[in-house]
Amino acid sequence: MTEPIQRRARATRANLIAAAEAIVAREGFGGLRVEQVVKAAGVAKGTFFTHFADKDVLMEQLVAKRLSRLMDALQTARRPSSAKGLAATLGPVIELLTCERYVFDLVQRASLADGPIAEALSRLDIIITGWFGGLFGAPPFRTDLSPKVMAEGIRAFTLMAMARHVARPGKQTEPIKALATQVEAYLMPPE
Amino acid sequence: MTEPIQRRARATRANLIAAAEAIVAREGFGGLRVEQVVKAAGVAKGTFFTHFADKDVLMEQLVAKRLSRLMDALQTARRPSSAKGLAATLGPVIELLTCERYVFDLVQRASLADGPIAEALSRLDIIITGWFGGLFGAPPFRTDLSPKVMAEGIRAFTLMAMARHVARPGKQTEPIKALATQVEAYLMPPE
DNA sequence: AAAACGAATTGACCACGGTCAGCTTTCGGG
DNA sequence: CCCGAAAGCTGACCGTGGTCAATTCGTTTT
Repeated sequence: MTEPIQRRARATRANLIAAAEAIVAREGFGGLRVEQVVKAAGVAKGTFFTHFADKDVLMEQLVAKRLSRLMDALQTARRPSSAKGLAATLGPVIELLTCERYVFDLVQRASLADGPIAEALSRLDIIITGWFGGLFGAPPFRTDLSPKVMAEGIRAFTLMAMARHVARPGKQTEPIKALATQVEAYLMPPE
Repeated sequence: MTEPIQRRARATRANLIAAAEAIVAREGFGGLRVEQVVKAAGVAKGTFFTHFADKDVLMEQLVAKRLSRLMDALQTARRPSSAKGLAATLGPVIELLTCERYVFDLVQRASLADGPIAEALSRLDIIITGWFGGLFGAPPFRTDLSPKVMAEGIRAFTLMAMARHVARPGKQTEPIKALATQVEAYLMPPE
């Protein structure tokens, strides 16, 4: 569960993760089966569960890894100067987290618990908070709220936009546009 | 799946629902097992799935029934006159939807799809929209947004508050207070 | 009333995540 | 080098949701 001690165990774990990544690349996150993973890694099923408390824990790691890469990119991005720009900046994140229904559900469950996904998302909060300047927001955004509250609001809107997107397969729900509307209403109220 | 034609089938379906409600009353939503339900209703397992596409469909109906009763109560409630009042008014809804992790996850999945839960929640949107008056909000709330956008914003904040509450078993997260903070920021910006 | 046909029901079966008592490997100390 | 303890691994087994070919029941037609 925690980082293994012996070299053999570390190798096993790495094999499991590598096998899982290959399967995800081929069949998507939702298509992964634990039996497949252990077979590909050449270990017994029970071994899987000595390394990961359950399937979700592994999946969280895989998703978090990708999410983390997006955070690296965002960290060097320019501070957006409008609500629309802010929404657009979040585009890649939205795309990843809504690429499959399975992924979205997983993230939703994990987004406020302890774990790598919550960690990655809190990085996002920190980045956004940074964009808003110091203790309070900075123009052109409103300046009466703490960045923490603002970041949480943005997170709520983002989740909502993604949820609608994922719930309506087929229909183009334009999550980024919907997000921009809400973010603008929230961060740039009239006057 | 859809309303059965023969009298016998309608009775079977009613038995299944009654059995399920009894089990939920005893063991909670998350404790319900399909095998239990069919045993209590005196039918075979396969029968269950001719009446409900899957377990979730039944559970949605049970939760939606309770939710619907809350909507009936809300419909006759007075229009709240502050953000805090608005948040408090949503208290019973929050309480129901966060009474179990299982319920919250179910609702989250169902809240934007087709089905009884989405229907009940859209009733809530209509009620809230009504509170905001006509085409736009009404004082003391901001008046530059359409009620539809406002209702969606409130929904996003509500889900977020509930998600945090459910994700932190033990810790008192005061979802109503958190919700009030966001709603106030959103609906009553300075100036 | 008998035949014919679709609705409803059945239960053995499957897929898949997860468990656990027992076995094997690794490693530190004598 | 050997031994004992701890870490790691195994695979038969389980619980639970869901499937489907076969069968029974109810209704309509002749």
